[in-house]
Amino acid sequence: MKASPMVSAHPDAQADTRTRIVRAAATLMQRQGYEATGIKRIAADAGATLGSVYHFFPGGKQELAVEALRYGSQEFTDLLRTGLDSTDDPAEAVAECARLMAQTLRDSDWSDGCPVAATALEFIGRSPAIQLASEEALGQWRELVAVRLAAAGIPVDDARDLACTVLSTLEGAELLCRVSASEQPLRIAARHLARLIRAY
Amino acid sequence: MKASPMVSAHPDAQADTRTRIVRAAATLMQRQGYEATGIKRIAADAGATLGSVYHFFPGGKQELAVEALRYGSQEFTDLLRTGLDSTDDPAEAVAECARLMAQTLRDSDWSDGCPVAATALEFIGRSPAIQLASEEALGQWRELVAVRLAAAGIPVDDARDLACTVLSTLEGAELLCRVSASEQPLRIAARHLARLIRAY
DNA sequence: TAGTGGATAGAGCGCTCGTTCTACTGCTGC
DNA sequence: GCAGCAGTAGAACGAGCGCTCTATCCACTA
Repeated sequence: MKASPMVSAHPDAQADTRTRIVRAAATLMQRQGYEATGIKRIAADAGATLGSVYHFFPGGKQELAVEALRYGSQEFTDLLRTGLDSTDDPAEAVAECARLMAQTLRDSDWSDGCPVAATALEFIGRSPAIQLASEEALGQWRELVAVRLAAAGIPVDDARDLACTVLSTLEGAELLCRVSASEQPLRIAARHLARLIRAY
Repeated sequence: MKASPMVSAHPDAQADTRTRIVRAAATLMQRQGYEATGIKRIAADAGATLGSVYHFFPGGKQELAVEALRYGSQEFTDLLRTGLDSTDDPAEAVAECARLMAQTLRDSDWSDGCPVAATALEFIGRSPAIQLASEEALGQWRELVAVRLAAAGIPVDDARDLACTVLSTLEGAELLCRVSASEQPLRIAARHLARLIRAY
C-alpha cells in the first residue's frame, strides 16, 4: 500500500518512516518506560512494520531507545528555551518553565512528562548506552538553565548550582504531578524556585 | 529443604517467607522498575519458590508490587523521620534528609533510591492500584515534612507548600544523582532547601 | 528491459514471561 | 494414627517478547 505521503490514519504520517518510528518510541517510553514498551507496538503506532524498524535500527530495541531519548530530550530543550526566554527576570523565567510543564502535563492527561526519567530509572547501572544518553540530556538542560541565570548577572558558580536544583525540583515536581494527577506540585515549585533565585 | 530458620545463603533468611518475598520484590522494583523485574527472580532472591509467591499473593505480580511499594515506602518514612528529628532547626533537619539519601545512594552504588519512583512512572494512568499506592506513599512523606515544619513555627499553609517542594526537590535530585552517579545534586539541594526554608 | 538496492512486509523462531497445576512436606488437633 | 491444612516445590502452559528471515515493492540507472 502505498499511501502517498499525505494519506494515512497516523497524525504525523507526513514525516518519513524513520522519524515516525523514533517519535512513537519516544512517546511510548516517556509514558510507560522501556520494558513496558514493545517493538511491535512502536511499529504499529508509527504506521510502520517490524521490517522497517530493524532496517533503520539494526541494533534493535536498545539502539532505538537511545535515539528516542535524544529525540525527546530535544523536545524538552525547546520547552525550556521557550520558558527561559519568556522574560528578562531570571526567577520569573524559571517559574514559567514550571508552568509550561504543568500545562503540557495537564493537556496530555499526565502522560507526557520528562522524556528520560522513566527509562533512565529502569537502566541505572545496567546499560551504559542508555544511562549515558540520559545523563547527556540532563546535563544539557542544566547547562541551558545555568547559562540563562549567569546571563542575568548571577555569579557563575551560584548559577551552576542553582541550575542543578532547578532541574531537580522540576523533575521531582513533575513526578508528583503525574502520580497525583494535579498541577499543584509544579505550581508550588514555580513560586519557590523563583523565590530561591531572587535570593541570589 | 528445610533449613532451620538460621541456616541459609540469604541475608535475611531469618525472616518468614512472605516477608522475604516482599523485601526482594521491593529491592528489585526500586532498582529497575516493575516490568524489568520477573517473578521468578524475586522468588530466587527471596530464597523462596514460585509456589510460595502465589500462595501468599494470589493476586499475582500486581498484588505483590503493591505490597512491595508499601514496604519500601515505610523504609523511606523511617529515613525521613531520622533526618527530620536530627536537630531542632527545621532547615537543617531537611538538609539532613538530603544528606542521608545521598549516603544511602552512594553506599548502594546508586541503586537504592526512592522505592516508588521507577514503578510509579511505569504505571501512571494504567493501574489504579499501583498509582494509588504510590500516591499514598508520597502523600505520607509530604505530611511528615509538613508537620515537622509547622511544629517549628512555620504557618501551616506555608509548611504544606514547602513540604511539597521539599519532596519534589529530593525526588528529582535523587534521580539526578543516580543518573550521574554523583552525590552532588542532593548535596546542593540540601543547601538550597535549607535556604528556602529559612526564608519563612 | 533488466538490474540494483533502499525500504516495506509479515510469518515464524526461540525464548522468557506470568500464571496454573498437582504433588509433597511437616505441623496441629483429635 | 490420621485428617486437615498452611506452606513448599517445580514442571508445564499459553501468550507475548525481541529478533531473524525471506520475499516483495518501487525508484532510479543503464
